[in-house]
Amino acid sequence: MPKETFFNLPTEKRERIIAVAMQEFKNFEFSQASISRIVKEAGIAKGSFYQYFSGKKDLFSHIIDLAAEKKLDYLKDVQIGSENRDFFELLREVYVAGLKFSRDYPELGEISDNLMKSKDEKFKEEILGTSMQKSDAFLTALLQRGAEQGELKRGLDFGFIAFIMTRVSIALGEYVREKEYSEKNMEKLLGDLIEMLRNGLRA
Amino acid sequence: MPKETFFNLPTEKRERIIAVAMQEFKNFEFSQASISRIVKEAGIAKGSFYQYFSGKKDLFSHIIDLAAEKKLDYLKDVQIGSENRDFFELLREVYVAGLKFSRDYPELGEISDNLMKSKDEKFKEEILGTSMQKSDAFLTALLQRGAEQGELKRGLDFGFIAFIMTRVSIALGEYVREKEYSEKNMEKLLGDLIEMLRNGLRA
Amino acid sequence: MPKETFFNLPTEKRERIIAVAMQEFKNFEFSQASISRIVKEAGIAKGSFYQYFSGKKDLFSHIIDLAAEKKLDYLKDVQIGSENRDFFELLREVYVAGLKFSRDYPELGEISDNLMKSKDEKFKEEILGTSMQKSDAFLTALLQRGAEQGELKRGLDFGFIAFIMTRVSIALGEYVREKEYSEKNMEKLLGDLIEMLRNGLRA
Amino acid sequence: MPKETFFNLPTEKRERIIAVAMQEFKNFEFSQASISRIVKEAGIAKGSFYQYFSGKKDLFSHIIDLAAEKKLDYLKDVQIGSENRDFFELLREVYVAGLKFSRDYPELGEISDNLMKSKDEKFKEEILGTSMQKSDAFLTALLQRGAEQGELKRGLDFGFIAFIMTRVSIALGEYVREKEYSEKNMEKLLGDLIEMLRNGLRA
DNA sequence: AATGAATGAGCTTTCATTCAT
DNA sequence: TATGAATGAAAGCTCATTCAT
Repeated sequence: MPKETFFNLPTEKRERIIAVAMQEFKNFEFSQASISRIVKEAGIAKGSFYQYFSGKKDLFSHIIDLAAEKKLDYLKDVQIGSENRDFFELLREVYVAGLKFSRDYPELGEISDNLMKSKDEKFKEEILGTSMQKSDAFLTALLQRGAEQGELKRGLDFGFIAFIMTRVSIALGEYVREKEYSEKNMEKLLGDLIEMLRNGLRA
Repeated sequence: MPKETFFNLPTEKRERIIAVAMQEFKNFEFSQASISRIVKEAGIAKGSFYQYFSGKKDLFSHIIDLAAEKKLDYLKDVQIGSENRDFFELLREVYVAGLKFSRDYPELGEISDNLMKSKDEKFKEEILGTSMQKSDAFLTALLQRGAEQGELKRGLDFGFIAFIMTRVSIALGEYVREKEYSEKNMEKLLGDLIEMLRNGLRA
Repeated sequence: MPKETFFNLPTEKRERIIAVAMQEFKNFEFSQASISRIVKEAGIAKGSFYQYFSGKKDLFSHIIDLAAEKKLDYLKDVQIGSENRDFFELLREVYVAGLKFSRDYPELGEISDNLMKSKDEKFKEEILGTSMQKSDAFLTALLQRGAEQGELKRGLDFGFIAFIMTRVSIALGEYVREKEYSEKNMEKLLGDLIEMLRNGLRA
Repeated sequence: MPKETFFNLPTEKRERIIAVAMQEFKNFEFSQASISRIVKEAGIAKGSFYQYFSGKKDLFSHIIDLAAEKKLDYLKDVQIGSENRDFFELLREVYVAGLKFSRDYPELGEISDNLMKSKDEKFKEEILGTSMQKSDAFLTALLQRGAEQGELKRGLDFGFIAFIMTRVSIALGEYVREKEYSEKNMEKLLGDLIEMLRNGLRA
């Protein structure tokens, strides 16, 4: 967590720092990201940086938190609770939320995707804390409900399906960022994907 | 390419060095992997290392070559050429090959998967050379053939499907490494996956 | 060029570093001169050195710049422009300037002389830039003027004479540094030399 | 001194090694000259090199000895002893000897000149042994005789004149190597130089 | 005598973090 | 709070020399 001093900063400065840091973490993986470059680019003193954050990890962690927060905003729109929702329709909305997030915050999207793909599990858990498990749990619960409502084939390994779905979701974001897909094409893509999953997984 | 001296080494020593290096590259990304640690662990002098390899990149590159070589061994078993092969059966064999490789050489699997996921495109291409394009081309050709034989739904975005399939293949390997799946469960898993794809993508 | 940080240093520290570096470059040629030794001797951290200079070459280059600057100070006293100057008298003054520089800054003298004698032409030009050509051009121009004013024998190979004169000038500096000549002896020496050149070269 | 094994080598091999080493020491100063490069170029094993020589210094020293030997051959032709020789004529012959040596053995010439100009006096003396003093003594003796025969101006600092003459001799060799002077131009050059010295130094 | 692998001290350089003002 | 200089462990790499066969 950033120190109190960081939050006392004028908004403009605080946001400038975050914007620069986001660029850096988008372009380089954690170990290659350079504090020197960040402070230089942001126009602040090195010492100041350490007044705001306890270190590189702290800054990175904060940015991941921001990403999670933003993403959650989009996911909130997905009305899971409402009854009688078709499972695949729900899944579609979850993917749409992810895609919109990726479109509106491409840097945050890329950064958090990269973290997801990181090999250093210890580091990952250190940064993500419990939110990774939460995300997994969310998907599994979704699948569980789908199964209970008889929408999903029996005998599927939900853990594995959830694992794959997460990867596919990440891949979606990457593909969109890479290809700079139009809104319309995106919908077509998603339609095909959901259709494939529906045909593949339904009871 | 390692220098001749490396290949002249007694097998035991050569393999020890590779084993240690594999561990290192499994645990750390390229930039964080340490030659000092490797030579210490392998019990050789630093100078010796540089008699064998021209540098860190050379060693890494060699390990990736080993991985490609081993993986190719498994892929050779896949009989693509034979006529009348069902597309999804073929895909299944390709995934099986990947899974076997991942099971038999988990370190190599992890290392090459991680390289695939690296964001440093220049580095990636430097190490992988053309084999990345080859792999993409292979999948696209497979899909193309499937389409021509009328096995695949019309109107699919092959680029995207190939993209997803690669990711899924990598995810498969990861899942297997993580869970230390039994042979039997693996087959079940794969069966479900292929079934899903078949139902989702067939004409 | 040293970084700004170097020039912001307290004078004492800055001069200590330069003094130590001068000793090092006096005693060892560039490739053998050791940054490790310099920072140890100067009592600064290795990292600090790289805050001040971009590398070994930068430091060396700066010292050569200092030498050039100091030497120029002495050469400024030589009134070349004024009319009716006897060529040999002018040459004498140029040599005197060199000698005074050598006496007052023996280390700088030795370092720059050694650079002049280096066989690595690429390196030399990298460090000296155009000032080497300038120096040659200066001498040739001097000779040219001498010839036009009818002070020099006809048919001399000016290129060769200039070549020799440069060497003699360097030799003078070396001799003086080696022998720690008194002011008086120096004048006598120089008088003889100029006399020799005058008798040898005049029309 | 090379070890006995070196002198037991077949002539062809011995000479090949020396030729390669000469090239290396011509192109690089001692510290930059590389044993690895030499053995590779000469086609011998590294271990073999150390059977022939005790180290890099030993090889270099041997080459300098060869140079001294060759140069002495040329100097032997100079008939110092004979009575009534004009001092400057004698000097001319000494220079001619040097020039011929430079022309016939340009590598050896360059190598020994570079050593002469080296800054590391300790190293120089270690390599040259007493021959440097001998050379100085030779010149001083020459001047002495010239003075006694009344050919030289009184009151000259012989040490200094000898110092300069050595430098001029070296410069001559360099100039010739650089410009690839024709035999004829060389004579003209030398004529001018001697004339200059004669006019400058005679009684 | 010939070989070439093995050695390790030493090099320059980097960079997150700490310190002093 | 803001600053930017100071730090030093650690990195990749080189190369003359030694060693074992």
